[in-house]
Amino acid sequence: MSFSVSYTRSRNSGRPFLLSFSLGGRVHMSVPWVYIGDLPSKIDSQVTLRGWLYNMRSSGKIHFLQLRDGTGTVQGVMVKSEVSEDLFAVAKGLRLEASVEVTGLVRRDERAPSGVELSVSGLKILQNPESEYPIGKKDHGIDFLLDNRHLWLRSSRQYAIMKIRDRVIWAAREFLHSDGYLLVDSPIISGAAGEGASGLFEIDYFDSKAYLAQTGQLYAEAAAAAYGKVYCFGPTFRAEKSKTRRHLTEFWMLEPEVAFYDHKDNMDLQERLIVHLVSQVLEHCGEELHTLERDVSKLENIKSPFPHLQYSEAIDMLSRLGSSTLYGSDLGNEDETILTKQFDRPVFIENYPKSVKAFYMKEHPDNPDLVLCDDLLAPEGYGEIIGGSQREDDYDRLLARIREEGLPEEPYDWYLDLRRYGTFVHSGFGMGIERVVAWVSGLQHIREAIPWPRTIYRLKP
RNA sequence: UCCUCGGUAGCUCAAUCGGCAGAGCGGGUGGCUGUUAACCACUAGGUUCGAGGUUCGAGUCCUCGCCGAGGAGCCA
Repeated sequence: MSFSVSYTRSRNSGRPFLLSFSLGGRVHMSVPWVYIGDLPSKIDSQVTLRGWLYNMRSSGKIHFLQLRDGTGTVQGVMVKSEVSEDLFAVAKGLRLEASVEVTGLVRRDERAPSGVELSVSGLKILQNPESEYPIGKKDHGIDFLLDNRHLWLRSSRQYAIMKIRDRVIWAAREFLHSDGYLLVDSPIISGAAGEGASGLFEIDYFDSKAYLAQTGQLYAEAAAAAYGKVYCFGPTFRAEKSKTRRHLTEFWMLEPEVAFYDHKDNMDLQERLIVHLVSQVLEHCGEELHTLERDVSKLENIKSPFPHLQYSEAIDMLSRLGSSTLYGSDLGNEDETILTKQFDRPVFIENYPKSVKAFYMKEHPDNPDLVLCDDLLAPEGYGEIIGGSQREDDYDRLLARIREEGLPEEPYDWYLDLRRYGTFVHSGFGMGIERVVAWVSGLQHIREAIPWPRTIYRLKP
C-alpha cells in the first residue's frame, strides 16, 4: 500500500491542487482541494477535502465519516466493496478528531441533512490521535469543558457562537464606518485609573506602576474633539471578583463618542445600532441560531422604538413588582431582570442619581441630583448591554466633580484640556460585545461568548 | 469578600437508614451495506478531592483543608 501525494499551485488562485493521489493502487489525477462549504457547487465532481473527523459510525461494510473543515460539515461514505481491503481497514482505525485528506465523488443525497455527501475513494491520514479525544459525544460538565476550551471550540455549538460574535462585531464596525465614524483605538496600558481606583489590574511598568484599561472613553472623548464621530474597540479589564453569568475579567467593548450629540441623540444612536446588529444576525446567522435552538421570534421583536423609563419611573415600577430597591441606589441584577421581563425589546433607563454614576457625566439641567445618562437593558433577563451618557463639557463643573469624588487632579489634566480648548457638547456609550452576543445567541453564561474566557479562577487555556 | 451547592471509572452521573462500588458514554474485541449523540454482544477500567475523627463497618456522619460552580455586591 502506498500513501503519496504531491501538490502544485494554481496560477489563478494560489490554492494548492492535488496533482496525483494514490492509495492502495488507486490513482486520482488532478483532484482539487475544495472546502466543504463549496460542495453544493461541485456535484458529480471528484474532490479532496482537508479537515478533521468529528464523528464516525460504521455498519460493518459501510463507514460513515463525519468531516469538518471550518466551512461546514459533510458525511463521507466509504463502502467496503468500493475500496481496497487495506483502505477500509485503515479507516476503521481512525480516532475522533484525526486530521485527514479525503478524496471522493460529491453526490446529492436526500438522506443527508445538508443534501450533499461524499462517496469516499481515497483517504490520507495526516495524523491519527494516539489517545482518545477528551471531549465525547455525551454531555460534559462546565468545569471540564472550560479546562478543555481549546478543544471545546471545535464543537458545532461553539462554532455557531463564534460565527455570531464575528457577525456582531463585523456589523457594528460596518454600521459605524459607513456612517462616517473613525476608528481611533485607545491604549490598553494606562498610567491612571479610568472610572475609579477599584477593580483595576495593576502591572509593573519598568520602574513604576501602570494599569490595564477599564475603558477607552476618556481617550475617545479626545478623539471626538479631533475628528467628530469616532469609536474605539478593544479589550478592557476589570479586576472585580465577580462570579456571575454576566461578568468576565477581560471583555471587549465598543465605545462610540460623538461630538455635538446630546443625551437624546446618543440614545437614538444606540437604538439604531442594536436594531442593526440584531437584524444582521437574523439575516446572516439563521443556521447558527438554529444550532443554538434560539427562539428567533424573540429577536424579530427587536425594532424601533425602544421603550424609555426615567430612573424614577423604573424605581416606581420595581416597587409595584415587589422589589425593595429604594430611590437613590443603583439597580441590582434582580431588578434588571424584573424590568426587562416587562418588555419585548430593549429598554432604556434614563437619568440616574449623580451619586451612583461616574464623575464625567453631565448634570441634568432640570435636576442637579441627576445626570444625563442611560443604561440599555436587553430583554429576557439579559440586562445591561450598554451604558452611556452625555459628558460634562463645562471645565469648572468637571473639576468640581473630580474633587467631589476625591480623585487626584494631576492624571486628569489632559482630560480637562478638552474643556479648555474648544469644549463641546458630546456623548457616547460603551457596549459590551460578549453581553450582546450572549443575549442574541440565547446563552446561559457570558463565558461562551468569548473564545478564551478570563474569570477570577481561570487563566488557562 | 459573603451566601448556597458540588468533588465517586477517561467523561456525565447513580449508590435507599451507615451494610458487596454501579450505569450510560468513551476504550478494547466481535457483529451489522444507510448510520444520524447509530445499534447489538462481550470485555477491561476505582487511592470515592486530601488529612484527621466517630463506628463492628464510612462514598454516606463530624472537623479542618484544597478545588470548582451558581448567586450577591460592582459593572459592560
